[in-house]
Amino acid sequence: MPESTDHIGLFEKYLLMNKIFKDREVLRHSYRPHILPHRKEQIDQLAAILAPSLQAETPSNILIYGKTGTGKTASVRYVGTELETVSRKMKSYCQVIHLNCEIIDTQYRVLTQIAKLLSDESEEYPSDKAKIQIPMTGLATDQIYSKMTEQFEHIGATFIIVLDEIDKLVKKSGDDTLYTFTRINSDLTNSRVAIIGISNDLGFKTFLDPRVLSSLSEEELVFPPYNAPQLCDILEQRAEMGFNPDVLDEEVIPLCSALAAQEHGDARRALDLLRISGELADRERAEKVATDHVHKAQEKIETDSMTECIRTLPTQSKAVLFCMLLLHKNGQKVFISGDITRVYRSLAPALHLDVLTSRRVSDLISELNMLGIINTRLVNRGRHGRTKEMWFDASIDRIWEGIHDDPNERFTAIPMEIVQDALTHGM
DNA sequence: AATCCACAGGAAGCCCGGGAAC
DNA sequence: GTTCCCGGGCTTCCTGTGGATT
Repeated sequence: MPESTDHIGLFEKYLLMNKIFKDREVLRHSYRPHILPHRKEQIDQLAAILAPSLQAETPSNILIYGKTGTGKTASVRYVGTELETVSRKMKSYCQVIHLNCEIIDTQYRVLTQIAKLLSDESEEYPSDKAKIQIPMTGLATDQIYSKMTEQFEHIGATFIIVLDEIDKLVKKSGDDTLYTFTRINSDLTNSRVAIIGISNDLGFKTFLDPRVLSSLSEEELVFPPYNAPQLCDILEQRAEMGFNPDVLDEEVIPLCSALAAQEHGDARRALDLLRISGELADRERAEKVATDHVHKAQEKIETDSMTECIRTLPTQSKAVLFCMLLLHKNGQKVFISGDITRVYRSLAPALHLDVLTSRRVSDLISELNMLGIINTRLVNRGRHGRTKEMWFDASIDRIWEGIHDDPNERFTAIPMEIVQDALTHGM
């Protein structure tokens, strides 16, 4: 046991030790810089399209494409706040509403969220109207719709609704929401609404009804991926604010940029690499951040995201994944849906789980594939039918790690003979 | 050429828990 | 209390598929 005097120094030594970072927050991707390097063109275009809203006109709807970490959201937010600031000085009021459709992914939720944000906002604009309470669930969608339009009319402004990750919304619940928005202006007299859709997926247009598409994509903007030198500029800018002078080895930023450029020019990834490299160096009490910190950071990011992803999986998905792992351990490197279902059927009761139908298991398998935990391939095996082949990448240890992390140790407590039995039955 | 396997994956609908309004 | 609504997980039923086998 340490002496009591040691306790006093417990945190102090970490504070004194902080030689690397000046301000760690600026290295997070949630941080919004005032200057966005290499996005001037896109920002200008956005501003040009949105400018009419300052004269109480409805601007065109916009669709924005670009891979993750290409500065789409940051640029839109930047232009949005500028627009709001300028509009406050003029008499025509504009408001930008930013929604992330990865979380807010149904029509009901989108409408609710907007109505909620507006009613929070209206406190700033004194009125005798009481704040409207909107429940998470329980009302009919058209009731929410009229509450929302009521709010629009009450405030009377130009509203720019930004639907970030709009592809998620469309894939999950169709284009009804968008259809609603394309004709909302005919229900409004005192206010105007324009939509900005942001999508990671270039092919998402195919999911849309042609009428919705033509209305939504009056203007289109593409954000190309950053190349390595551009990523360097971005990192330089942040590093100057985030790190103490001279703590970065010369090659650190170019390496982070090069690694992230391989991942389709993702600025987020580049920033994560840089920040985590710094954190690793900090923890080692190193004087400087060196290139092998970057390599370690790269490794850490991949491991962490995989185990975290598996740890948070629903139990039934874990069970299906567990069956795959057992088959793999048993020497089978490629397996088909039938194998999984058979092993799962005999194993699920031992795991104290309800036995799901193969239809449902098939969906769970597809989800695991989408998360990148397994790979799948449709195969036609002639007489032996059509099925899905699946296999693991190299990262099996990480997957086991995530599975063993189960809070009630469901997958570690299972007796060996039951596993063996399930595997032999599954053949 | 016809058959037929072993599923894939769409559509519809059930059930449950959350909640509101009456 | 009853009746209505939404969303998520799930089942049931179903049609479609393409090449090895007959």
